[in-house]
Amino acid sequence: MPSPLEKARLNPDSMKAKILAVARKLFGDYGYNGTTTRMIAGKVGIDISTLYYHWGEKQDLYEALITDINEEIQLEFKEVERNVKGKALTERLDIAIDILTDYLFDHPEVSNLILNDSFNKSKPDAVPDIKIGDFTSNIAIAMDLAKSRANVSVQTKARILAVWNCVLNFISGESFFRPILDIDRQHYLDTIKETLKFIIVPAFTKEKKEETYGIKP
Amino acid sequence: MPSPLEKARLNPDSMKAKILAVARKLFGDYGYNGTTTRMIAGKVGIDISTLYYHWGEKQDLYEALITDINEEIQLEFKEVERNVKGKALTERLDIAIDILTDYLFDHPEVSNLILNDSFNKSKPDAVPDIKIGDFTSNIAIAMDLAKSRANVSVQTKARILAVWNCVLNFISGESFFRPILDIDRQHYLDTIKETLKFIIVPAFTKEKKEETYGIKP
DNA sequence: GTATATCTCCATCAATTGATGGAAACGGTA
DNA sequence: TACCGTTTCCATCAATTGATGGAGATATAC
Repeated sequence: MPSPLEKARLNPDSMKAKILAVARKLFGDYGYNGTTTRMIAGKVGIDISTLYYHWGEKQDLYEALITDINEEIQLEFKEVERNVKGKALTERLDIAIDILTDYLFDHPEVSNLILNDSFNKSKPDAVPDIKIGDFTSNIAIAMDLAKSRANVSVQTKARILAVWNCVLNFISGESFFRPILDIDRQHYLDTIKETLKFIIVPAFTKEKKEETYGIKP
Repeated sequence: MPSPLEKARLNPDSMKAKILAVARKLFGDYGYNGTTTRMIAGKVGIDISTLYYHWGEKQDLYEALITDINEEIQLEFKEVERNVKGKALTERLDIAIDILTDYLFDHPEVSNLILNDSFNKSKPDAVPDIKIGDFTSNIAIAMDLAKSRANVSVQTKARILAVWNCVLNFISGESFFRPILDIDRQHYLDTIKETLKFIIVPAFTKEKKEETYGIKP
């Protein structure tokens, strides 16, 4: 028996799916408390009770949405894993940055939701977190920055989190950063990638060398 | 004649100042929409109309708070400028990271407010932004990453923003990241600084060299 | 065509929230 | 003490918001 979420995913034209899609955007833009069920229903073009009919409480809808995004991200990380397999470290980093940045650039609400979710107490306690933490070690393995899942150093984890959040910030903060940089959207995407690679690659490759030569713990 | 804000700053024991301090924390924790005037008044231990008596509308209070933080950050950047003057690039970066990280670590609500302010539409339009953009070029000059304020390249600006946001994320996301890293608070602060330096220093010093040798645009 | 299940909307509720008027308390001054 | 400006609280309002019951509408099966 398919879960409500699976049902919504099976048929993107269904009312459930439409509501979910609009909810993603709005919760992303305005946060949990800044988004009302009336806003969502209004944008979908339905009555508020139709929304409640399909999704129940506001909290339930939000939870479904977080679960949805969790799964989406997991898929994206697997995509990265597939693509970096067997490549050299520098190339692996390049590929990872490209894939994740492209994905988030196409789904900016994901960045918004993750940032709101992580840095904010303004949602009901019962709501599940976006499970970035779980992925950190996986990425370390995929990037070949650690030998085993249990042996990922605090340093490595911190570096991965730093990079990951850099991407999120650039995506979520586009409307904020782009005027500062004064460039168009495509140029902005290129600049993000370039910046990330420029900052990340030397750091991680340096680390790698030092580890190899046993200079650094 | 002192502005309302200056009055509040002059006497930290005044009711105005107390309200402002509590409001900073709460708006930082719960965002603009997640914070009610009753929450603020309640935490200060006063009636809600006392709050309105001192600060007027909720929006006015929030504006005062943003202005307050803008000024505070400006002072902090000047502090950085004073301390890096005449030092070598690597040392300048180290010092800047130390000062800013320490400041934000002691005032986590500042990070929260900046992130909420930048990445979120969930506040009234009339409210002024936190003016990070203005500072970007100044930092570039202070760090000697550019010759003149008008000549800061997009790349350099983007890198500064990336670093700046890394710091903000680590501070605002402490409750999120620290469990992942599984370390205590002091260790966390050290790890943040180390991570930032490890990532940032090679990148910027590499850039510097390339610029010097004319390899990179 | 009729019955049944699914879906949508209208009307309405209770709770919360931003905001205000006015009465009481407080503090200094003559 | 009487006076007056300042500060605080109580009572209350209107608007918004999450949520629901029930009446229609729509579609599907027989």
